[in-house]
Amino acid sequence: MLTIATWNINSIRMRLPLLLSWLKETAPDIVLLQETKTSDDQFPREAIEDLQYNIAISGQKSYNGVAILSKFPLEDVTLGIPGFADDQARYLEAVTNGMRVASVYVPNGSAVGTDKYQYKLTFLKHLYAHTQTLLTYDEAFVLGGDFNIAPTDQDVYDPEEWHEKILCSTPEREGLRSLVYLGLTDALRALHPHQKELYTWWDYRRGDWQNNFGLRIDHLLLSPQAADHLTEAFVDKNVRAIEKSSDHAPVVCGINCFM
DNA sequence: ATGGTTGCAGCGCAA
Repeated sequence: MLTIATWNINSIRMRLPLLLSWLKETAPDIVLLQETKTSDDQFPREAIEDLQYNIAISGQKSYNGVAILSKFPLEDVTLGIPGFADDQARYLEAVTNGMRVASVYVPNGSAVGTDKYQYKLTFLKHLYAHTQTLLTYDEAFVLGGDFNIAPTDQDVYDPEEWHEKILCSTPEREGLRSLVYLGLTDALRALHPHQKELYTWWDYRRGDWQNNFGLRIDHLLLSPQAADHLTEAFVDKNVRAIEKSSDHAPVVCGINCFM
């Protein structure tokens, strides 16, 4: 079985010791990282390569930044969404072990109605168009990352408080839903359709982690060829519980080998 | 409480 994880790590340099111990302990085959928050020359390559991972990165100073770690060679690495001129490092795609994977960090959007919100919707439109192209390849493909969107009220600890707020507004949800309706499977929800309190992000403020005030905004979206072999999916809350962790927990899925 | 915390860069901004 192949395990694939996505994790908004909130600074790869700040989180390096935690990442290394997590990699040693859980040994995922492929890891999609977001918010590495560093330029490529500052990326801690060696420490991760020492654990037998190949690395592809699209970094940026201070903000954003995505990476792919894989136990297998990384081929056909693509930086950015093809056809979308974006000066922010938010999308990275590669082929590894015969499977296409992409790490995406969808813009947060700040607040509904702002310029950043518009940029979020534009980004989603381009992600939709590119995903549409990828699905014509009829191959195993995993699009994972921090989408900064809670798909439904089921994915929010207090839907009334979050009603039409950023991460939960109808246009954002429609953007994500249209993407999924191209034919992708939301791995975590597909295997746990009724599970309550299935969250991936807890705000650092107000003691939200301690109160389990979370939202499910990180997703692993699988093409049909990948979804057919999906065996498990879970949120790794253990690592979120550790002191000085990221505000996001990893989402992990298992895919039966089919090559 | 338009608050709270964190990371980066270098004390304001993004999340």
